[in-house]
Amino acid sequence: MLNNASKTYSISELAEEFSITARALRFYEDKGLLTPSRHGQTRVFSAADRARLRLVLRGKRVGFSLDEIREMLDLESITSDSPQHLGLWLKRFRTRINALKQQRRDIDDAIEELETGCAWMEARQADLEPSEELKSRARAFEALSRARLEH
Amino acid sequence: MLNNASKTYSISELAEEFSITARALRFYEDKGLLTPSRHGQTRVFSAADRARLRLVLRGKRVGFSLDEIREMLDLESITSDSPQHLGLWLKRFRTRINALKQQRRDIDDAIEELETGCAWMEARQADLEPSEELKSRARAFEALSRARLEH
DNA sequence: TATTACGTTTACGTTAACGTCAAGAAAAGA
DNA sequence: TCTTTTCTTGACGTTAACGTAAACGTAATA
Repeated sequence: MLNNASKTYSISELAEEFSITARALRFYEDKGLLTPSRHGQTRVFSAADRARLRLVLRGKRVGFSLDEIREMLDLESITSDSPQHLGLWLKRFRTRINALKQQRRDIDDAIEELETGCAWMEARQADLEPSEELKSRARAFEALSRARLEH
Repeated sequence: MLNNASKTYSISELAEEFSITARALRFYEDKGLLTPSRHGQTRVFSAADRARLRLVLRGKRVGFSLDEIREMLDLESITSDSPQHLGLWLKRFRTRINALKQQRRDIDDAIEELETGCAWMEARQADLEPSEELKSRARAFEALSRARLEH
């Protein structure tokens, strides 16, 4: 515990580091996601707060709502909960995992399609004049994407 | 073109098939994402409309807004556009791709964490009585997750 | 001392993506 | 023909995640 665990951060420091606004940080506190201590009236964020924030933002990126994120962060509540509650959480976790896996497949598909689009645009950009040959290539691309639409 | 390309769908058929509401479908039309033909006043969706809808929903799943999805679906407009506009779209595609790749990494991390959580809960569920040994395991888990919080 | 920077709370505004009536037309089955 | 179902077009309501503005306190700096 001799590391930088005792370092503290102001609201604007954290805001800049994570490219969010101070308003968002205050909002997260209102929602119970963060609980920074106070020096007088001013918020003081610890290293733990910063770590929680990192998890919050990652949760957001993968599509969790702030409410869901808060619930997941409160793993302590699971630790001391009833077996029924435990089973409920297990189900929710599994559901989440499946949704995430589906999302990953969708993302892979989307990336592929976007890269196809990029390649096509680059090829088109390489030529300066829109020749007839290009127009036929364009038509080919359209046919391709149309083909992909079916099925 | 002898396939089922001529099959048509009612609004509720499509709604049920994709587990969305008729309201959503009308909304997508308002937004210019779908353009079903009409039989009198009633909407008639073609196979192409259905295919576009599939793409819309996939776009949604990976985090695109409806506006973005509509722009991407209108690839025709790119086909006949200026080189500057082409470059703009190229940039936007690349930005999207990077965002998607980051999102993929986040999802992988999230899945891992959730699966760790599942494993822990299952292990805990296996025992009926919360023994002392379990409590120590719980503490170990907490320490572990705390450790992961740092850095 | 005056200004600038940074912080606070309170509260109303905004956008996206629909939900939810209301009120009526049209088609399908009994 | 009567009834039920499915469809239509408004139009207002809702939720999440902040944005934005007001009005003020405090602290460092010129």
